[in-house]
Amino acid sequence: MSIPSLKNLENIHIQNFQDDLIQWFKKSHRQLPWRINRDPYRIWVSEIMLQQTKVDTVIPYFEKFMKSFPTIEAFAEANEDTVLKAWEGLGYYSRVRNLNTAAKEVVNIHAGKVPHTLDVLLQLKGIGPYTAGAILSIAYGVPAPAVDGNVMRVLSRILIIPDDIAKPATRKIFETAVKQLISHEDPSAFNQGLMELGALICTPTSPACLLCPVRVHCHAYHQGIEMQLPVKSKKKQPKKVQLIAGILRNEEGKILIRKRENEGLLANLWEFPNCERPNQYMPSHFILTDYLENTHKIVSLVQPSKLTEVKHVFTHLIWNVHVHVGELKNAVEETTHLKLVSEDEIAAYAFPVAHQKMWDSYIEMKTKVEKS
DNA sequence: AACGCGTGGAA
DNA sequence: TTTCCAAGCGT
Repeated sequence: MSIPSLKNLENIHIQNFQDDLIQWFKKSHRQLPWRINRDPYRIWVSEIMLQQTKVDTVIPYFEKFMKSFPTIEAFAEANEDTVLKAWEGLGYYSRVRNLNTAAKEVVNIHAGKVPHTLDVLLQLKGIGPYTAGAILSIAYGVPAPAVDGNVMRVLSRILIIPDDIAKPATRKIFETAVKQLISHEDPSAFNQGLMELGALICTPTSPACLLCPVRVHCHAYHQGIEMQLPVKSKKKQPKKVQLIAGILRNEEGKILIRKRENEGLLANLWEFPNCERPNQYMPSHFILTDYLENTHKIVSLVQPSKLTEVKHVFTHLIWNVHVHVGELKNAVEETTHLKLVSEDEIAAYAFPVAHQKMWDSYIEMKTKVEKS
């Protein structure tokens, strides 16, 4: 315990802290679909979905996912397009591609049994220190730390840990703390209790200290400085990107879509053809026409009037998309990454939300035209 | 270590 | 409207 930030650990009555936290968790925790049993596969899927994602958002995805893929074997058999469709709208799509890769590995190499040791878990794609600890403690009852944003916020207050939780190195300090504090009788309830406390009571901006089951243990509360913790440095501003996209129809009424690159932003999702706008001085439909000829050998009549303008905000960038409609004038050779599909078939492909917005505008426009 | 990687909702 | 996210991981 040579870590200066953890000097308050010795002032915690560990047994009472564990008892207060676990008793509260068992009495007050939410009924969530991944808490109906300890199936390691279900725990695993839920932990991946919950990465950087709110519980309320995850619940419907988790329910549907488990109906589609009830077992790890069923999920491991599914192809990437299928699992991406199941993830459509959840974001951070590499999560489900990694999960699918890892599930195949567990089925083929580990006889379908989710590993129960730290080193083996950490070798699986998409499982890092947090998720490994969560699976170990929740599914297998192993006293391993599972340090997420909630845990860092809660413990930064209880122990007055001033380190910047935005820094990668800081997580290790909290892991050291949890290793000292964690209950060996019920590691699952302890870890989940810390996270549940962070989600329901010890919230970022207005912690409900008067309702807190462990406030007698909380050093920040006693000093009245809970609002000043945790220390978290700010992230930089997102970069703005101008895009021009085309919803292009051929004479049969089929729509041109393409698959994105297999790495990077929105990897392997489908989209309407688009390009970045190099400058402000040329009309966007000219730029798009040139791009389509050069990139896909497509002759098209792109209407100069914009269908709509779509703004979409990511964590690290902002898209501003000028959306045009157009008519394909030549036959297009379809490939694995370039397809012509009917309007009804669009729904079978996984699209980013930004492109869903474009499609919604197109349908809305079409409906209006048909009415008049 | 720093950055890339999504989304919808709360403050 | 702007800001900050929310049960992180890969590179």
